[in-house]
Amino acid sequence: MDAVLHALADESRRTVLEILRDHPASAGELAEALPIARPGVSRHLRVLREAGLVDVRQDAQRRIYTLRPEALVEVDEWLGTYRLLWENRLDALHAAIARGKKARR
Amino acid sequence: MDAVLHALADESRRTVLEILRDHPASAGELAEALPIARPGVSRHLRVLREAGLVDVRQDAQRRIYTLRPEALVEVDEWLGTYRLLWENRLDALHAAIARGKKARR
DNA sequence: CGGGTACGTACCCACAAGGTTACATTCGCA
DNA sequence: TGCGAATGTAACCTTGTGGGTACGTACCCG
Repeated sequence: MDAVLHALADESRRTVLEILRDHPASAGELAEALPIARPGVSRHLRVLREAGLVDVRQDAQRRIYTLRPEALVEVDEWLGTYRLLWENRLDALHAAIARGKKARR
Repeated sequence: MDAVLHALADESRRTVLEILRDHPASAGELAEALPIARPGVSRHLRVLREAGLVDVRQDAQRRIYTLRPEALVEVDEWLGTYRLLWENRLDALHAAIARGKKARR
């Protein structure tokens, strides 16, 4: 969880994920699509790999990266502990609106 | 979204949120509960405030901080774009298991 | 077995982040 | 009004992070 959130804090890394969400890609393709040079991308991928957000598969000289969205389940579950809170708050808001309408009749 | 994820990347700040999830608290209380000194906590709170994760209310000299889980909705929505992916994957897994059972009959 | 290709890593530099101490500010109260 | 309490901010230092360049290393192909 810590590693995942840390990995997501950087926008470039999130962009990598968004590319991989559409299709697997090699390190080189990712580097082309990003504003940073290849070595930087390699380091981003290393972080994502260690956070469990991507998988690598070797194809000759190329390394094909694929998304591994299971890791995001952790974040999803963590958010779950707050989801109840904001749902309650929205319910309260709806109730307040309903009371307001009623009062205006 | 960027600001929120960045704010969440630090563990101390997440701990602040976890305290506030249970009850509102003053800056001093939070500092006592954390391993860092008050000025550090103040800066953490500033980040959380600017990310929209907490609200402040002034009570005499004290500032009472309360959770504002609405901001986490952003993260929740962003995760939603990946939820479909991992649900499909889980479905595929379940299907594979079902096929396995069938084959073993 | 060379040569080109696709990556990753080591090294270096600049900057941002996080912590602490010292100081300024605001508020309640005698 | 003067004092203590609660908090935020400024200045400073240390460490971590992100980016680039240079280099090492597999791998295919002729």
